[in-house]
Amino acid sequence: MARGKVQLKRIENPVHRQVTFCKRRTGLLKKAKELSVLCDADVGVFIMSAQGKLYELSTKGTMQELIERYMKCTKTFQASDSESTVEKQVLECKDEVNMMAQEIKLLEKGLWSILGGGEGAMTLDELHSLEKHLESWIYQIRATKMNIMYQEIQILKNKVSSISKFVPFPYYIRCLTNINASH
Amino acid sequence: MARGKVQLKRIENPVHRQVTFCKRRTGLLKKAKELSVLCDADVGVFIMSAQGKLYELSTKGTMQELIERYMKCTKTFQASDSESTVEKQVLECKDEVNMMAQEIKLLEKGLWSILGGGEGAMTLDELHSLEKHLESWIYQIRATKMNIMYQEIQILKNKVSSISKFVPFPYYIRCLTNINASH
DNA sequence: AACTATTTATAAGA
DNA sequence: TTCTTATAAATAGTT
Repeated sequence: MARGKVQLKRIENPVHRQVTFCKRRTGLLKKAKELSVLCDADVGVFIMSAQGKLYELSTKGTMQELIERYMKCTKTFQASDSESTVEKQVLECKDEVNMMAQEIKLLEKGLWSILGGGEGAMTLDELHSLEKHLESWIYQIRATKMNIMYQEIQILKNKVSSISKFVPFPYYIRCLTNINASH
Repeated sequence: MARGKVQLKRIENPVHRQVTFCKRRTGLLKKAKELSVLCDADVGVFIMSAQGKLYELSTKGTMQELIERYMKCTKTFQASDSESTVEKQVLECKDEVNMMAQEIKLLEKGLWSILGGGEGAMTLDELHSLEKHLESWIYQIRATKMNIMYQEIQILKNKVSSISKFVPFPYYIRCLTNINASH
């Protein structure tokens, strides 16, 4: 706009381009601020350079707040999109949680009926009986766990003893002995 | 900027202000586009008039996409906010779903092992989890029992106090007294 | 970063 | 809003 018209296309010379970027960026932000003040408008500008650097101006509050206001202005077709993207996802998730909670209750009920209780409302006696069943089940589970652990310990012991055949008893002592012998 | 300097302050004459708004708004958007093209930058501009009308320009894609890119650029303190708002919620929800799914599997397996008599092919970890589940179930059952018993005690106490109106204080003593007296 | 010849933007008027 | 036009501002090319 001075000493020569300018083609409206990317400036190929990188130095030239960078200089112009700096000048016009400043100019744009200045113009934005002027528009805001003179005409009582709120203006947000952000400029991302090809190098990924960010320059911004928000004439009222933070850019975040201004963007939120912008969002509200465009919510007509934005809200539906936003909801389908995230809030809907959360709702679906919560539905799933509820369904699974019901399934768990159902399974508990099924277990209970197997364990000897009746169905429907639980009386004190029924609850007591259920408690005893669960206690005995836990007892069995603990016994089973013990068994498994015992077996695993045996297996590990066997491994250890089979290894010790290749690295016989006083291994570290022999090392020490050899060192002593070499001196 | 022509035919007279302009003070950098709100134009009080509404007509004048509106005209200037229109002109400068156009100019700002034009400048933004030029900067974008000449310097290979991405620019977003939005202008909200005092009347709430919105004017915008995004030089690449939609304004939404550009704002998202802007958010990523400023994610240093923005990402945490965004995540805690929504994505985190979704993740937490999905975690919950996964945990419940595991619990369901566990209960199904436990049920199966009961029906089949033995513990089947449950691993040590599975048995441990099942045990914990049953323990918490027992805990709930005990709480329920406590509640019921407390209520029953209250009812009994009420009955006792209402009976004591008709059978005043030292009833058994009077009985004893009578017996003693008869002898 | 400064300078300045020009172009561009735009204030005021119609 | 739009056009015109005088003038202020912005800025391309140069130093």
